[in-house]
Amino acid sequence: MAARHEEIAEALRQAIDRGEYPVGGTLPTETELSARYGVSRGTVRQAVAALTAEGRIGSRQGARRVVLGNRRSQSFAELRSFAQWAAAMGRTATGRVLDQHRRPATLEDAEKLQIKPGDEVLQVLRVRGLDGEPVLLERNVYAAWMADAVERLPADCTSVVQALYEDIGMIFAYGEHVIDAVAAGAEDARLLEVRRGSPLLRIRRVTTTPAGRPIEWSDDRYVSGTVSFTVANSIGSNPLARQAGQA
Amino acid sequence: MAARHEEIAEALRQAIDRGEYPVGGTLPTETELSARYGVSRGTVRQAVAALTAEGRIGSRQGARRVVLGNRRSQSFAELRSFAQWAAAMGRTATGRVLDQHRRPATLEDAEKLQIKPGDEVLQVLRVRGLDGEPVLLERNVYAAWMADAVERLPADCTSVVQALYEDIGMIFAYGEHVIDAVAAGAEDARLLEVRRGSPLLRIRRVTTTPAGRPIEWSDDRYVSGTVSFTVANSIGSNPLARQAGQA
DNA sequence: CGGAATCACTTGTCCGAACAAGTCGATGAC
DNA sequence: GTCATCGACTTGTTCGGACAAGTGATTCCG
Repeated sequence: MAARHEEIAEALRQAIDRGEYPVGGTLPTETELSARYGVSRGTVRQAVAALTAEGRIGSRQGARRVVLGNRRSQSFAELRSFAQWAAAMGRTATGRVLDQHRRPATLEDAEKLQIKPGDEVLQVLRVRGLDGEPVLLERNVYAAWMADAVERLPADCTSVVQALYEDIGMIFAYGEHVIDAVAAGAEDARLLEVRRGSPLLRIRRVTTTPAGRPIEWSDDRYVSGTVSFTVANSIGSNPLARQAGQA
Repeated sequence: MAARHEEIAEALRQAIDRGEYPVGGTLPTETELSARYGVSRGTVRQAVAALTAEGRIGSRQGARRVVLGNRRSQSFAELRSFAQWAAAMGRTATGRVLDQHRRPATLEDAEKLQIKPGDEVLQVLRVRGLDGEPVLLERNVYAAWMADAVERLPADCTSVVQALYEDIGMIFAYGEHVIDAVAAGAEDARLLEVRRGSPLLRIRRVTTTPAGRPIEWSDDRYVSGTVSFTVANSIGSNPLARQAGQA
């Protein structure tokens, strides 16, 4: 049962996407939306705040809101599931576990998962393809308390996040991503069928529960030219930060 | 004169950064913050909403908010100014215009700047260094109505955005970024002093005015290993989207 | 001991009011 | 034509209230 402000935000997204409010044009005023949806002005403001935060509309005091773009936004769940994302585009995704084993945590594991070095972790290596071509190598490191549930997953599991939710009620709630470019090493090159030294887009991520407990960290490597990522920012909200080095 | 909710958000960021609310710990309740700052609960909610949106805290109905991280966030302005960003880290930034000329808009320019192919644009090529090493190649394409002001800038201008604001009151308000990895071509390799085919992190961006009018588009290329970008996301808010191809 | 129930507390949603700060279009003067 | 002024309108901020939905700790019972 979605909140009213979420329903209104979704209705406005769809209206923008089908061109009812074209890019460069304006949205109805808060007063009009308030009357149209039968809600208070505050509820309208909550709905349009979500669209503002995702970069879809622009808002200035005193001026009507403008439509900045009509790109399709992605839910957290869709970003997390390669197969779901591919399916939404009408593309065919494949995924295969190449290796899975428990090992002692490195210093890096320990820092990212807030455990002690040497504690047990579960490492999983997957290769994912799009329309038959390998595009993504995923290395996941799960905290030990998650290991049993992950090991129960089938090797060709479509959505790890969804499966874990259904199996043990685990919610992946927050992610922190570090994005950079690296050169393909020997293993990467072999598994992704590219030349040694080819550019790969690397996304390292730590994921936590709703209470902030780290579940896993991962190192995803995409073949250059196959996948890109988009982020919108603004004076009012900048979700993107630059860091020196490889962080 | 900042709004109260912005002041409170900033006070809370600083409190988190100095460890008053450690990572993994909880924040005071809304009622406590309301009393402490002498504001209504609604104003407190606005302040913590900003921290939630930037991934600094996590929030669940019925449970106290938790601190997820204490990374230093960046303002839009700081992200836009390489020199300002470097200075904030105590690093030395250099910047040099290598080339600047007007030319007819390509199809790509036309699409990104919402002009006609063949209209005049201003292209600027800059190389930027960090502590003496070249790390970033910036190619900017400005719409013609911006060209005069840009040409007036000194070649070693520290912050183009700031200078344009001071000169003509131009506000860069919204950005849309596409992030991928590419191989260094001959020109990139020469200017960045890396090998041909080296991985570069590419950030292409379109920037618009508060009213949504495109000002410029750019193609920034960072040497691998020198700079990375971070993004936080959550179930409630996902600013990151994956796209097939190079978008 | 484990599981269920209960309760105090906490955050999420929605309402409505009042005022501040800004935009934009029309108008008038030069 | 340009520029300044004005007024209607629009979004931003803040307040306070009420209720819903959920958490977490404690207690009770088998």
